[in-house]
Amino acid sequence: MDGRARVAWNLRRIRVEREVSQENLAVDADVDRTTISGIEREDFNPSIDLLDRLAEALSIDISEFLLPLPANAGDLKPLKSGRRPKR
Amino acid sequence: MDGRARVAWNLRRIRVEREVSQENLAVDADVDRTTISGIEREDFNPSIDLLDRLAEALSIDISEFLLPLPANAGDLKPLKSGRRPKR
DNA sequence: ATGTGACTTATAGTCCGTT
DNA sequence: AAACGGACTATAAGTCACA
Repeated sequence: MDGRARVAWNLRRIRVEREVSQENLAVDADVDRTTISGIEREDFNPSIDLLDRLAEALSIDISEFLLPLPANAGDLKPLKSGRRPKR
Repeated sequence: MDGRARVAWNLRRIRVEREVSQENLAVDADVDRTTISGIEREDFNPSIDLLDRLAEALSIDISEFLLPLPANAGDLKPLKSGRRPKR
């Protein structure tokens, strides 16, 4: 069971849907941009308080971060402008 | 949005439903007992990895910890030995 | 069985960068 | 725009004690 992967994927999914950059989200949520990057790359192990701030900045419920990953999550992961993961 | 309160309440609710002590849960999840106590009292700000371990020990999905609090959560909060206040 | 305090250690999270 | 590194500082989390 990997909550960290769920948070990483859902955060990136929602953030990209809203077309907001890591930097802008960082400002809105009052966190450092490297923290957002780290969470999305599953490098960081975020706290509940931090997820709260991100949820508020994105106007979502905090539970959205824990939605289960779809089976094809790996394909969608690094989704910014057109660039796909090499596979 | 208080994710910390949600986690606190849901953890205590589920743990008491299962009739498992903080101590036993601490052993099962390989965390310190005072950490569980702190989370349930909203004193600690737990990380996702920690919630993962607790969820696994309780055989629940991690998202259970973020279920919204019912309106009467305050009434149920300090439940001792499984007994609910009568209201 | 739980709450809480003091104290230590590990790491989350920040701030500065470069690629 | 985002990945990633180094060097910090704040705090999550562990250990031990006692009410």
